[in-house]
Amino acid sequence: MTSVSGSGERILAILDLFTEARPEWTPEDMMAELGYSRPTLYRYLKTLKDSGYLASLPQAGFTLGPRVTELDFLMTRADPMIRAGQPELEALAARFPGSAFLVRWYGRKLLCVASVVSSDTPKSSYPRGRPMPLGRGAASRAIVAFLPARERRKLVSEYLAQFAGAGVGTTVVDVMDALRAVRRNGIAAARGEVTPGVVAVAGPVLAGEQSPHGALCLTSDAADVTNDARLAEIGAAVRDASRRVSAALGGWDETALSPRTANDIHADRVTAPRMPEHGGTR
Amino acid sequence: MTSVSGSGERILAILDLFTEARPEWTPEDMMAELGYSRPTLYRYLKTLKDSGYLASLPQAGFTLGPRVTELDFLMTRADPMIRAGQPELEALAARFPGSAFLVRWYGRKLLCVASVVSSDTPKSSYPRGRPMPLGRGAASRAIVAFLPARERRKLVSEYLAQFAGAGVGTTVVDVMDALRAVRRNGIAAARGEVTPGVVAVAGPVLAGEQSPHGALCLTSDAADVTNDARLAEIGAAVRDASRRVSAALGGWDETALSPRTANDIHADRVTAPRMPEHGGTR
DNA sequence: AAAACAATCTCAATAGTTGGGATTTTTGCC
DNA sequence: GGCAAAAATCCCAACTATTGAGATTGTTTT
Repeated sequence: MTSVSGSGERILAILDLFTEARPEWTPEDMMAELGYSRPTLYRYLKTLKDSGYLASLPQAGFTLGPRVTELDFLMTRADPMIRAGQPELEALAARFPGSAFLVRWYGRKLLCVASVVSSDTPKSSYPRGRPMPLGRGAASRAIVAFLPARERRKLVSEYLAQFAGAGVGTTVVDVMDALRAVRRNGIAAARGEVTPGVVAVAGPVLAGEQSPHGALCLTSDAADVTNDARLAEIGAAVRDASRRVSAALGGWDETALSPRTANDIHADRVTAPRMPEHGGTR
Repeated sequence: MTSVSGSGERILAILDLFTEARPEWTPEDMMAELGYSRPTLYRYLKTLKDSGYLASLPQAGFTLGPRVTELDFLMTRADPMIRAGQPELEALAARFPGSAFLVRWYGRKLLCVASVVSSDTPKSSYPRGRPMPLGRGAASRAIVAFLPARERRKLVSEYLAQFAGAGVGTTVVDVMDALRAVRRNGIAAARGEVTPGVVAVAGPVLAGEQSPHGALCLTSDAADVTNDARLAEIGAAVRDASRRVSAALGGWDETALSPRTANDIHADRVTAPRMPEHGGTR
């Protein structure tokens, strides 16, 4: 868990320096920040520059280089989740005005990796590539709800403030209850948690791994979702889509979930309008 | 030149395995291809997976992971060339229907890093992130023409077939002459070299380094460029834009170019319609 | 339940990495 | 154009971190 293949990690650590807030670094600052010796740092920088991960402007320090763009292109075309999800996004966006997107879960980050916008005035504001906040919004809950119990609990207590801020509950127990409901429903819904005036519905994307692979999310203008029936309609569509994507990734077969959970998911519908057909909400 | 910080390079070599043709790799195949021992490979893979550069699907091997998308996002927002060039692209695309894009030059690759499309039926087909072929097209020539003489010559002989295929000439001398003209004009033009029915004009982006940083390129439907005057108009616009981008990057000051070259660039116009004002095309 | 396969662990040998300081190259300045 | 300052690279001995064979654990498959 701590560190393996230290040298490689020390090189990758250089890439971690670059953030939205600080996208440019001088060797001097890197040395100060990372504590590498001068020759070592320059060796690393040469490696990264020669392969295009970094680029240096004459007297402006280093920035990320074009190789990351190339890799992103490859990733986008090859990623099974995007391949399976893109058509679903398009179908959803065509049916419900707003924006549909795929979120990837990795290392405690949520990242939008694909999106389709069908509204001319999209209110949602997370572009592809920017990490989303953990704890707020339907996508967060759709993912966290399906984490292994141990990790879920840890995350909830760690990010309790964020969950609370989203109005999910004020205590760990509250939030865990809410997440259980998400697990039961197969989707999470949120009203204006990330962006005011936006209703979001998200379902998990499972791939047969311990943790969910990500989520599929649909955001609509709140003005378009006036009654519960409409929300239920959206919810059903999102849940079905997220299930199909999961199935394509080899997740969501009964064995991947505990039997009880698997049943529950199939059993219920969106939170608000509970449909009686399968025998109540438990 | 050969290898520095071997361990880091061995890790990065893993990322190099992933291509459009082969976007999925199993550990077994990686071992065969790279010759790493089992524990070593798995150590590397763990490092790359933990940091999100790779992702593994249950029984489908590894693919590139979401971290590259995140880095690409950062790169796109921070890259000085894109920052300086984006407005130029938009202005060009608004003025001339077609598509305007920025190409980055790195490690013998041409990569589209930003593009603006203004035609509803764009004929050009290079999306952001996919490498472009070296030797064909206006962008290639705009860049190669401004390489240091030594490297330019080497490249031309190495890629002679490509240049010849583009109709630039059949011998190294021919091509070098053509490139000299590009240097003189400050732009390169091509008719249907990469995509049939498309006229492309490109200018170099210089940043005060040895090699050009990239190129700015505008492609139009050939039907829209019927006479030489129109081509000259486009050429002038592209040249001006590429100069402004270069200037923003600290390139294109007189000292960065040999005096003669610098003069020539300012002196002439597009190849086809030679303007007599400065004394012929020579 | 057993077999086949995949991933991880242990640990000693040693190959590869590191950093102080000198050196070269580049940049800024007059 | 030449000089001083800064930036990048080189050199090489010390030593630590990396490596890989083989054993072990964990995970599917039959």
